[in-house]
Amino acid sequence: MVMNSPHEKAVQAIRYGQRCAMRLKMRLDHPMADGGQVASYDLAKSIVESFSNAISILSAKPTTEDDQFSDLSSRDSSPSPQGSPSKKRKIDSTDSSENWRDDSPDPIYYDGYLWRKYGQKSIKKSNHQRSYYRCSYNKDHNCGARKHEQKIKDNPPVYRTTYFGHHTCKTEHNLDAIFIAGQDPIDDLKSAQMIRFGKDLNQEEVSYSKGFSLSVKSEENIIREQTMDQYREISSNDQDCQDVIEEDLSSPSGSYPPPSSSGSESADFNSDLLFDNLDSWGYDQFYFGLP
DNA sequence: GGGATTTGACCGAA
DNA sequence: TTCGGTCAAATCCC
Repeated sequence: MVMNSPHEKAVQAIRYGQRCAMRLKMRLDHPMADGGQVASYDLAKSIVESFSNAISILSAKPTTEDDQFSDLSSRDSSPSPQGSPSKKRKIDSTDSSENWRDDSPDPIYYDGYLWRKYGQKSIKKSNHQRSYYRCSYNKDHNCGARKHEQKIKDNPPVYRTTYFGHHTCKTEHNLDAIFIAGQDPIDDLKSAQMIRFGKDLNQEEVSYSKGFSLSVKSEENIIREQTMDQYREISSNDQDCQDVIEEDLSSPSGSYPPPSSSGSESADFNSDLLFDNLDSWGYDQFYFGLP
């Protein structure tokens, strides 16, 4: 399957920027974690360039895909009624309630929402099990969002996450506002929690804020561990932001070596490798609509 | 102890 | 009858 549409490249650029941003955050949190091999300024530069690339790609050729992606809630079915759980099969490959799916080389640990796993099944036509998740605020906020995650390819590993329903929980709005503002979601949530405590002592609000903060903290730890793992991998494999930065500085033409030097996921850190060799990866990112 | 995950059972659609 | 989505008790983990 070919994966070279402008939208897909833009997504890859944004993800690359996100990883560099996480690394920069790690640098700020733990200045000695990576031995100071990459200057913070260069990391910030890579982040800016990644997002600029994404903006350029999307601005050059706007597509209806973006509308489909951004308007998640408009295409879904109604969430399952709270308090009337049904075990009937609701979803299959032709069900129009499927919002969108994302194929990724990694399981998606953090996508802006908090999920609780509620089941796992072996799928007849697949060698791998499928995991079922629902929004952590399914009960508290009558949120009908769900997702499935399943490994669909071994080599290279590809995980398919399929989303259903849409988030009606407050968490979504909180996170959206925070991310749009471009601020640290964790720090900001702490602030939001304090404001909420001082502003309104409604019991539900208090318990919700506390639980959300703790859950997000857990997510942050996951990301932190992932990033630390990436540091270790980066240190041994030579494919990371450092490569991009060094190549960028030494090669005005911006040409990079072929991906054959690394078959690992650390190639994610080289944006031009991403753009030039997305097809060879065979990752099908962001299907919109159904086959 | 409380929340999250695992896993076998149940159920309904195909 | 098979398959897969969900439930809920058991278990794990912090």
